Amino acid sequence: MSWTDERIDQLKGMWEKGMTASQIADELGGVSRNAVIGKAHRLGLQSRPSPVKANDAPRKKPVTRKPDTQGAEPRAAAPAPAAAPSSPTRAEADTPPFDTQDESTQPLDVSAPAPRPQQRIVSIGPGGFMRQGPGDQQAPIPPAPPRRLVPAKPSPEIADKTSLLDLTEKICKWPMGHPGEPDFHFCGEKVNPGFPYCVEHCGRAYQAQLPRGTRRPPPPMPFGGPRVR
DNA sequence: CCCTGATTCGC
DNA sequence: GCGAATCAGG
Repeated sequence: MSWTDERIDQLKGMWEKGMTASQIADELGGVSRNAVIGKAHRLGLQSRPSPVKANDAPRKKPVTRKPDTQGAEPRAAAPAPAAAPSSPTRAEADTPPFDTQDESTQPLDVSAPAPRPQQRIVSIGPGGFMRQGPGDQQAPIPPAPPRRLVPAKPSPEIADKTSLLDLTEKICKWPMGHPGEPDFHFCGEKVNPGFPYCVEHCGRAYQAQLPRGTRRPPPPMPFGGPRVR
């Protein structure tokens, strides 16, 4: 399988939706998990919460790969000049998608949030409510960061539709639309007893449920793919 | 063990 | 550019 534009598009979409590389590979079919990861990196889609990334240790381990077929090692031994052992080598692994401030201001000082001595925080908005008793002497939590708050938008458009909070064991959880879109909601029908979906969507969900590794040509799954609606 | 993503490097 | 092999954390 080759990476057609469409497949790349699907990969991007799924990757950004948080699907794991295995799921994506399985969904696309014809590619391995490694292929997905490799492609994602080549595409520049980088670093989502990864299990192994927190460490800063220089991983200089000449792994012996391809033990066979190569009589001599053609690679010239790279004289890795161990430059700065203690300095933070790489840029921070996964910087949140917030605006990066000018790095020239402070080299590295995240420890001090500079709390106002006199200011007393009594509460923060609905998103991060916090209290402080009369005897409290210090603000244990830094003031509400100037984060860009995403307003919870209960769009009237979905007022009568089934939202995430409306889901129970009895109603169909089949997603309608795409997450993040204003009209994203769930089916909401009465479920097929014993299944998370209604009868109709059970048909969609389980029809092409073939054993792992089996190619699935183009099943009308609710995620990924071009947005045809 | 399973899973995950990251990285390397022969092709 | 691709992806198997490998690494490494959970």
